[in-house]
Amino acid sequence: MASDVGTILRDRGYRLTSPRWLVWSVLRSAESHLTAEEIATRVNEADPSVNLSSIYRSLTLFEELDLVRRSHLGIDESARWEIAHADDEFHLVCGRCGSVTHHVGELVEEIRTHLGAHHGFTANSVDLVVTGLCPDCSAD
Amino acid sequence: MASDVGTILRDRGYRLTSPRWLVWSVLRSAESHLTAEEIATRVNEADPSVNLSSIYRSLTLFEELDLVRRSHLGIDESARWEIAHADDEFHLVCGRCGSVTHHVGELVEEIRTHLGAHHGFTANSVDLVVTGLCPDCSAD
DNA sequence: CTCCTTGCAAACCGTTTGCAATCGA
DNA sequence: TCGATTGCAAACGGTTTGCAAGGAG
Repeated sequence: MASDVGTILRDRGYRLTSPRWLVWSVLRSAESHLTAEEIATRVNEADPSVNLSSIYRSLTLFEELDLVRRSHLGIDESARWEIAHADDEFHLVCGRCGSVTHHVGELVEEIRTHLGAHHGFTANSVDLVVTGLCPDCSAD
Repeated sequence: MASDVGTILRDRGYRLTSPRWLVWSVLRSAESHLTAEEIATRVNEADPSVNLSSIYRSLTLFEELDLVRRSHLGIDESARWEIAHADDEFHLVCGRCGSVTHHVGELVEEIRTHLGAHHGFTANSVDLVVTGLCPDCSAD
């Protein structure tokens, strides 16, 4: 696994603090995309003194360092966070059971190519959120 | 042009009111996606007495009736609205000049097909927002 | 004449910020 | 030590809501 957060932070002139470490480990062990509120709940199980605003500040910093990624999945209005993946990815949101899966793969690459070829557009970030029916839910 | 809003509204048991009509005509003549605030500004040029909350209520109603579509283009946090297009569409946001273009075409269809074939996912809404460089800005 | 719809003002809620105290390097 | 970082509480900004007055059908 890429070098640890502590090293990354210090290399860039930031400090590894308890709130930052806790936010990071919650994200590392998260099974899916979490809202700031959900992250706060889990962080506070380990240390109730960590404030929500520090969670936000940690997330913002991690986002700037490209360590985490923020997405708006349209489930509700609040942002959701996850460890940044080296590859592009996209999200499939099931409108029935609410499951959210993310995938990496050729699709985003195909989109990129298509945009360049057909629209002369140089894609930087490709944000693809699809709602529909997951395999389980469409099986009836 | 599909039947007029008045008819659509009345057919579904709603009334055509001045705020609704004004919001509708602003969207009809909009050159791009507008925020609620921008819509309010234009509506208020025609009738300063229309309240922002009525704009929101009109937009929400129109969205339920599938007359308009809401998107979060990531430019800022506020939602942007546009007349619903029968076809799927996607958005290209230029990270440099800030231009936003929307396109319909094969791309979304390809995505749909890909998701069905590779992920067993039945796509309902495909929300694709791409940021990058538009042809003009990437030409140097 | 109904009761749907509006304007108004206040509530909401996720997120950000100013500030003094704290703590990592 | 000393400035980066935190907790706290208040501000913020887009959006929603309760309510009495107003207007469409």
